[in-house]
Amino acid sequence: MEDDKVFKALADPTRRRMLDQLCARNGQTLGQLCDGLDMTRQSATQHLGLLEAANLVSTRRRGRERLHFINPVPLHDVYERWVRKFETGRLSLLHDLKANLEGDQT
Amino acid sequence: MEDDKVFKALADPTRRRMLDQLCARNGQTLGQLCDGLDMTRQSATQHLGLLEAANLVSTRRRGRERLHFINPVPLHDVYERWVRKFETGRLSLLHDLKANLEGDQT
DNA sequence: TTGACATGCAGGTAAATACCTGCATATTTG
DNA sequence: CAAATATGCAGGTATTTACCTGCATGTCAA
Repeated sequence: MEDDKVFKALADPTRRRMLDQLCARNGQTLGQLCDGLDMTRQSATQHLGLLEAANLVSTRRRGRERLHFINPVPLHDVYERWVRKFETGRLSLLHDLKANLEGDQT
Repeated sequence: MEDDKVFKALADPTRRRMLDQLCARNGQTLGQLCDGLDMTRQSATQHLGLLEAANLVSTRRRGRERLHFINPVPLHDVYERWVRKFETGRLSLLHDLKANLEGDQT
């Protein structure tokens, strides 16, 4: 998995709103996602392309429509690789901080 | 908390490496963080400024040095607000997908 | 086929940003 | 104080990117 694409895809508030919309109702078309986003269809297409490149969204054609589905796997991977890593290190980090502060009492 | 700053701070691989370095050893100075990053000190300062603005890193002065400490809280908040949200929605998402695929057998 | 609809695709612009050089400031040490 | 060290700060440039307009393609219904 490419962490970088996932993080960069999540870096834009518009794309996070798109994921929100798909979370509320999965399988929406491009036009449905555009309504309520206050931007042109072309711009939304570009954002969806980044989300798809990051594997956060997958698509499927139904006739002349393009349906979009959210994929929670990369988000979970981000959690596994990043959040939990810092969580487990949290206690030791606080310990380091405390030690450093105490060591400063010169 | 400002989600946007956290996501944008995490969007750059250099900043993620910086967090990695701080996770390996907390409380490093600017110069220490620069060694092994293959960039100028000024550039690293800029990255650390973004990490600090996102509250992912806090700093403290010790004489002429500036010590950097990682803060795992915003990462955990990101998990709470984003990852778990999609995790809990995962089953229903799969259900929607299945229903949509089945509904397509026209 | 024709008209309406949904999307694909090719650029073009303005803003954000990642990187740098150069110089100023503050701290330690002799 | 003077030299060395650690950092702060002011720009300058090239790349990325978020947004747009305009037009082409593909699909459905009459």
